[in-house]
Amino acid sequence: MSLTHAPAGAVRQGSLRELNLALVLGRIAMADRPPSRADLATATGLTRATVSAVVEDLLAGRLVSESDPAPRSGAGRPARGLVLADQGPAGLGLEVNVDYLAVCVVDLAGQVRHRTVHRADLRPVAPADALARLVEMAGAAREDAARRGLTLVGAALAVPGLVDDAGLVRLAPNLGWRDVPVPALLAEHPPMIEQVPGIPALTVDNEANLAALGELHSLPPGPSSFLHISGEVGIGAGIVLDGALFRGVRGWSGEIGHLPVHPEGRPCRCGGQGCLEQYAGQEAIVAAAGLARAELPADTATARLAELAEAGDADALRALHDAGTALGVAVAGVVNLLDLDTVVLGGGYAALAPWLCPPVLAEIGARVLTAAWSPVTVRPSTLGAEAAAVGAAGSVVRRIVAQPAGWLARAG
Amino acid sequence: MSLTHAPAGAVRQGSLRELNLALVLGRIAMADRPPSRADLATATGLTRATVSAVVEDLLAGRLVSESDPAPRSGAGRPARGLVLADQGPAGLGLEVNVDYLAVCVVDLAGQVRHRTVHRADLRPVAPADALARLVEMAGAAREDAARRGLTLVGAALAVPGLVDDAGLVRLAPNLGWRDVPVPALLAEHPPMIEQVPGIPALTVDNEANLAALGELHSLPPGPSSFLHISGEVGIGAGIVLDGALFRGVRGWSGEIGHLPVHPEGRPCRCGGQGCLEQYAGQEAIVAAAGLARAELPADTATARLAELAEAGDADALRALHDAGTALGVAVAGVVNLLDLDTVVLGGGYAALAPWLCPPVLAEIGARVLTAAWSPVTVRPSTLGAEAAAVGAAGSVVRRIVAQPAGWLARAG
DNA sequence: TCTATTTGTTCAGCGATTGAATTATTTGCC
DNA sequence: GGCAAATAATTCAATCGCTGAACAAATAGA
Repeated sequence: MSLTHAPAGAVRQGSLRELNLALVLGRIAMADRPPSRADLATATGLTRATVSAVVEDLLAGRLVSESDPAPRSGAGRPARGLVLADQGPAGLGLEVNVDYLAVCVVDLAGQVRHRTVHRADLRPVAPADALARLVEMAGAAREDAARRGLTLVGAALAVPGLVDDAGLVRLAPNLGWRDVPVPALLAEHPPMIEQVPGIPALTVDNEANLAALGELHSLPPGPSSFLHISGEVGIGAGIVLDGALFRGVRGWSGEIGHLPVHPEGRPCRCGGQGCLEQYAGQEAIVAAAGLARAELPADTATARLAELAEAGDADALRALHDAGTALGVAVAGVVNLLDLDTVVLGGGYAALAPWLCPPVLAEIGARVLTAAWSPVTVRPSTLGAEAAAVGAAGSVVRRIVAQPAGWLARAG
Repeated sequence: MSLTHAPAGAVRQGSLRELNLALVLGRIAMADRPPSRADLATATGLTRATVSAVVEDLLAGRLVSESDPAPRSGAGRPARGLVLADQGPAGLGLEVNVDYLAVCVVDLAGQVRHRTVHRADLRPVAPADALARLVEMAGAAREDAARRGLTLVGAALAVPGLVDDAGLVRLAPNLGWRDVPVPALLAEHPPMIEQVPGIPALTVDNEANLAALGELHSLPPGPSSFLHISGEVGIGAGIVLDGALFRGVRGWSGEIGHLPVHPEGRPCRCGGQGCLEQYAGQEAIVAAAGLARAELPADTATARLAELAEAGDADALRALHDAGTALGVAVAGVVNLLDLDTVVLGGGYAALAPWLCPPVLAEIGARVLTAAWSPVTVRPSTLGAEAAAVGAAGSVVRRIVAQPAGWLARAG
């Protein structure tokens, strides 16, 4: 139905300004060139007077800054362009994964301004110790950000597992975590960010979800809907609808890895049979290609596989084709169900996309009813590794842009 | 992410009142007992003064009326309860299906105030003729509604097929429709409703989607998320997220019938193989139970099947168990993907639910990762036949409640 | 009957938007 | 070079709707 979703609570006099601050800032954020106040007035429907007042608040709060006038033909006083500030609030992105820790800082404009990756096998490390190391990295990131005039106002942590609303990691099988109370563990360290009303200090989320958000950031701005599939050991999907992540009733959406593709096929560790993960998971592909599983770490194995396929290795090509077909069966089901027009292959799939896309597209063409009228695009992710950390930081930034009033109230 | 979704456009001075009208009316609609102005003030966060002013507008516009005071213990001036008006604007629901036409009128409170069903095989009837007959029925409904003090302000049509944004029925296979421009055909008749700003005169939608909305109406008010599956000749799903129908990028979501459950299985008319429809569609179940397909019309066949199962007929029980298992495989995939906590079996499945639910639940238990922490409910629909028509009318009513300003501007 | 309590209304004050008028700054033409 | 046209941004009185507090209404219990 997607009715104009009214704000949940009461709309008081002051909310009016809050809403228009968000409206104008959002327009600036999604514009493809620096808009003038007049552009914003026509785009939003507000009067130029109101836009001027709103922009004044945003300038005072260091959320936007004026740029060189956008070149324009014809007579008239030249406009002053408005862009998101490269100083001011920023988001902190954290990621714990099987073989690395990552920290990054993203500014309002979505630029990655700081990035640190610490490679190590995290499986034998206790959750508290892993988080402590992450806090250490975050401290350095914070100092670096401060030198660049950035203030961290919120943090998001990506974890390869199921996370509930409170930030409790219920299960991260490949990491060996179970019922890890992340917020409580992090509360024992000094705070990593400066608290701002309206922006949660820390959110914890599934790695696949946040990688999808990262992808959203790298796209031309504006709402869009797509399915982002992270092919790692497990297979996770992030569902982005109208520019917002869809989390499901309890935040556990996206478990595409256990969609059945051969219902009477191989048993899966989830208890079911013939799950996608058993046919298109990284380990399954590597094994099918004849590479010994334990021989190489995950990312190296993927690179090796791409090399072999590039060289025309028959086993590798067949393994990739079979995996792509299995993936395509699952994706076709999802597209039939949700009517999405774009599928992004991310994580380990990104490097294998040249060989995975054709069979995926073939299955979509064969199984999706509406494919005839409305083509489905399948493409690799544009982000590299640590996409989830970038997406995590980006999720904080999106919150600031969507609710600038909190920051403005604080910063004056 | 589900950030506080701001209204899409500008927030002008008057929008403030519009938003608060919607806020207060929404609270009245979702309350389980008639709330007082004071209740609304505490619930919404507005002051009593504002609520009084807003309620005055709503009373003047005949959207709400005062009811007997809700009994309350203790001292104090007794409250005056507020309920949705049983006179005023109402929604018109229309349905064209394979073997009947249906028209109904739903008032603001969600009550069905008028209902007409015309049974006939619509397959040999030209779309224009079917719609003409529907318009005739709608005319009678309008007069009946007027006698009850109801004004029809919008119409929604349910069709068993794929409908695009403009109301064009791209394909309704079981009805034999293809590229039928419904709005244009209906525009040739006198208007069925009284146009109101903000409420579309006519929307056309998939029958399964609208049946899901009908189910939403029959639930205790408030946002909820569930998957509604209509088991007819085809199998359609309506996805309700947070009380709103999810339509997909182009409005073609819900094609669950072509989720693969046996990827190398029977060929399907969609071009794929092993689609759910081939194993849990009505024709498939009836055939598997040993009932000749052409012998009976669809609804009679379902009733017969239920009788046989009730009597312990082995073939019928086995057919239902197999269908339920196939359905469960598909549903488990959807639940894994979307993290829904409720599945409603509607349409032809409702009557067969006692035999379908157990195998569906079994597959969910076996295949859904999060089932251990958060149980999934599977239950039959509470609505009878013509659920889609009721849902269609309800969708109009929901629009009025979500955007009362349009009606108020008109009615004064 | 009187007091405590809760509901609903009235009214001055105020914040934010509006719309028109005004100022600022450039292009293009004579 | 100077002037008119055009576009951008600001200023300001008017207006709309919410707030907060005081007030009126209506009931239960002492």
